[in-house]
Amino acid sequence: MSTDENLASEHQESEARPAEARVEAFIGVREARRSEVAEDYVELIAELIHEQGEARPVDIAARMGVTAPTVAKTLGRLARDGLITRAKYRSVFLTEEGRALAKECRERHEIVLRFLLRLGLDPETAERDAEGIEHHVSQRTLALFSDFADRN
Amino acid sequence: MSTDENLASEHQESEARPAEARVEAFIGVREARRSEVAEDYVELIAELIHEQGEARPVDIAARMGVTAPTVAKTLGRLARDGLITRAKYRSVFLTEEGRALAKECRERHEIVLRFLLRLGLDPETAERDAEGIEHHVSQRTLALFSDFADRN
DNA sequence: AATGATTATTAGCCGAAGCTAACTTTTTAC
DNA sequence: GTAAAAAGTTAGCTTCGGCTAATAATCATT
Repeated sequence: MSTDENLASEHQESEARPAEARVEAFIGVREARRSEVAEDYVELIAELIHEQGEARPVDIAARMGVTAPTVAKTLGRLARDGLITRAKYRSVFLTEEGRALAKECRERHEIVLRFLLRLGLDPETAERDAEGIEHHVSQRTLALFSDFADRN
Repeated sequence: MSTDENLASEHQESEARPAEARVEAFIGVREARRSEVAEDYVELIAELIHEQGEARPVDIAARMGVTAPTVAKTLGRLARDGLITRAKYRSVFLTEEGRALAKECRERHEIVLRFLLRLGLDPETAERDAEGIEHHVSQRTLALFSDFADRN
């Protein structure tokens, strides 16, 4: 069998040269995926502290829809990564870094959500889609979303 | 410490009642995540077959930006799940089901990409963001994206 | 047809994120 | 202040999706 380039020139269909760009995209998406869970937790912890004065594992578990041991393990990773602090059998606190990340995530979430609503989506679907999309929008896209949502 | 409801009523800020909706969103996102890799592979396999006449693991690896053993393992899962067929040391074929999924993914990808471009994003960023976003848009959102992209 | 290069597979490692079961600690209620 | 309930932790299992190193098969070139 011939090489990639040979075959490409044999067939050379539409394609500007998306192949290499695509690789970068895949790699970027995999990177984004690695931080998704941490971002969701940190954002939720900030919310809980704001709403209820503290972030307890049991509430995190309920809101995330996972079991308590899963939360415990994830909190261990967040602590290791310097995003939270905690003492045994006590609730969780955000570090400076954690707070900064939470703020960033909250803002991003808000923008995506407002954008989807502005586009005409119903609130439930908008919430669900925003949760998935927010981790995959670049700064540029976010800026465009923001402009669109704000325009009347 | 008091219960969730007690604390909520003590603080009861903005909030219509997004807490339960949020849980559903998180669960939905986790479900979507489980099929992301499979969808990317199937879509790419279809592309390779179209462009080059066959889908070889080495080309899949190059396009995905992963190593050959990673591809091998993933192809094993795809075969187990009935999306592809393959013979040892040969290239990969899509099953009926795999072809259907690939078509669906390609269409979704196209719509998201066209939407982002229509919004004014540069092609590289659009490609990268589309790759991440496409797995997290509901049918409703997709319909809105499509309408928006088509409007002049 | 033999050999060297390319490609594919296998084995075995790792970390993330989920789970259940069992146990400890803390909180609540009496 | 003690007993029951709730919350938190630990241990141990699973799957997924990466990786490297080593091996096996195929292909291409002479």
